[in-house]
Amino acid sequence: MAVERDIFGEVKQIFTAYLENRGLRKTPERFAILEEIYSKDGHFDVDSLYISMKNKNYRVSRATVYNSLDLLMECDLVSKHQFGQNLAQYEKSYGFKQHDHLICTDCHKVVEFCDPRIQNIQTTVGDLLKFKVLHHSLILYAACKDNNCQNKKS
Amino acid sequence: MAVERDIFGEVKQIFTAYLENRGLRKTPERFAILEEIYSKDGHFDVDSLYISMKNKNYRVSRATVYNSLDLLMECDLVSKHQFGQNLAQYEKSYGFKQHDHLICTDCHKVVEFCDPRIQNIQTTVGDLLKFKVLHHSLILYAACKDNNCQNKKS
DNA sequence: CTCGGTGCAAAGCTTTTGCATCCGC
DNA sequence: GCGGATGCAAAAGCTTTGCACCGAG
Repeated sequence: MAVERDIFGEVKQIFTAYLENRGLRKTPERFAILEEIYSKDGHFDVDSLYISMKNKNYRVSRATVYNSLDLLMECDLVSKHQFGQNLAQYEKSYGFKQHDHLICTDCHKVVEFCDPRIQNIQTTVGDLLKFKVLHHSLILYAACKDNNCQNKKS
Repeated sequence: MAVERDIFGEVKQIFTAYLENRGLRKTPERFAILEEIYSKDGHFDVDSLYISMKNKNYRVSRATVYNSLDLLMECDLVSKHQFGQNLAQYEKSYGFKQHDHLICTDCHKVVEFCDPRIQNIQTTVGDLLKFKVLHHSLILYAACKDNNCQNKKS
């Protein structure tokens, strides 16, 4: 039987190392936020994260949530998406398969997909333009072919 | 000698047809905004468009600018980008080569590039997920290899 | 003990909305 | 003349900032 991977343990270690390297403090709030994020599935926005911590009677402020998310993004434990609306969406990003997003133009549902060819594009374009590509964001905007969509127009 | 293409004439025709089909009014403001956009190069945000029209003593409101941009996006004459910051960037999109963007993580400069393979990805993923992909947004985040960047860290 | 980090609330900015007026059709 | 569109300003919504206090190192 395969050994169960302790994702949260690994993530905590990475974050700790990051904070130490940068000479930042290992505050309980920062780890509580990290834990909350890795206990969730799918995308979330700042306010839903803040609210869910408040609901657990954890004393945090939005400012700290924003601050911690910035740190977590810098060490690639969390990624941020701007899905067109003016509300940033976040997502845990360690230990999960790299993926991109397709958004339904009818109901705004977000579907994840993987396509390894994006890596090739990244490499080619980076070489061509003399840039070292660190990460990317690919969003496909698409309409349901079959009428699964509730918000389907006409 | 090749005939000079009248991009703005074509664009105006497309917009007119769109407004007529949808039963919308062909107001002078809408066409003035379209003209202003097609006289500009590169990316712009709502406020810079609004300000530049104000500077020409044109009487418009931000509300109308937002409204018109929505219409122009619907008929694919303008595209909208969310480059990570919380300020939407727009760009004229008719008669110009389809392209994507690379953003320098040091100085936030935006570089355009073309890669036809993105079309293949769009097609494959669309077929796989049973969606009709209408358009996409690909952003590469990258660091300058050579030190062209003024904001280069360390 | 220091000073980075936090909570709280206020301020900042972009975008949306309400309403009286205007004008395309 | 009707009803959609506009201008203006106020409101809304997300994010940042200022400041006093707290607590990690």
